[in-house]
Amino acid sequence: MVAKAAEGASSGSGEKDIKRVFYNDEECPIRNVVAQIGDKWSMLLLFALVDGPDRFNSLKSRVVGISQRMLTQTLRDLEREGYVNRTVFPEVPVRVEYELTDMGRGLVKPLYQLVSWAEVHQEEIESSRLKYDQRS
Amino acid sequence: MVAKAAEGASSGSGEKDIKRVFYNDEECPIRNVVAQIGDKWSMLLLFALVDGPDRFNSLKSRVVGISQRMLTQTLRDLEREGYVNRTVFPEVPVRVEYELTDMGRGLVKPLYQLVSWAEVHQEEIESSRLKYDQRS
DNA sequence: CTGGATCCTCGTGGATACTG
DNA sequence: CAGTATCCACGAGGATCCAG
Repeated sequence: MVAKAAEGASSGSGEKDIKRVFYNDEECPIRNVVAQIGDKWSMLLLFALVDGPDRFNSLKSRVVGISQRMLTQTLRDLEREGYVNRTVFPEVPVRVEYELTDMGRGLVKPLYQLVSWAEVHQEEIESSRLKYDQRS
Repeated sequence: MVAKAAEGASSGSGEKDIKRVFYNDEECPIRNVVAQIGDKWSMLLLFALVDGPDRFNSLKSRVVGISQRMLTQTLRDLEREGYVNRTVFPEVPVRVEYELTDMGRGLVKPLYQLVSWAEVHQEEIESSRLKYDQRS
């Protein structure tokens, strides 16, 4: 179940017009999903780590445009949620590797479905945008 | 293919260490996905419209917390991308209905997979957060 | 090399008032 | 009813410097 159900607000009270209501609290799984992977960098880092464990500066190079600050912060968040493991190798200089957890790999699967869908429909979306902008 | 591929930056030059690079441009489908449905309201509105066509104020009631401004703006965006149709009925007072397009319904499917996954793993995530916060 | 701390900018988005 | 217009607060996030 995605959200609590409620009858349509109108007077009809028909059984067919059931429309869900999406509440403001943290129990709404959709809001949780958006909060977790809707930010600018989380999805990119998850996909980057699909290719195998990687280090801080390598990730910084591969995810073009991310700043040190946001890389640190996003990796910490992903680690906190349980999607990423952080391992420190006490060498000199110190080496730190990040890798997907099993749960992280599980999350990537539906994400990949989403991205694949988007790739397939990219042209269709582009043409829809053009049509919308033309009739301004 | 999700992103252009490149060899690992290190000296290894082994064939197995191929890691993708995620560029900054608009051609990166992951960044496109985040830009389209990563904002605070798009996913909620798409799921709300799964239950059938709905009107402006009804959507405003069902998506708890959204402001007029963001409802208008997000619906416009979704219409521009081609996920939502907007129909004006010239009655008095005027009635406007929003409904998913075929493409919108197509997008909801992978989104639903994602939300379902999140629902299943919600407890696991919560416990991971607790563990992380304890060892501060 | 891997960050932590600080400052500052800029866009998101909420509140409110007004219109067709 | 379904928006548009305006103002403004807040936080995401970039730049920079510093530390282990």
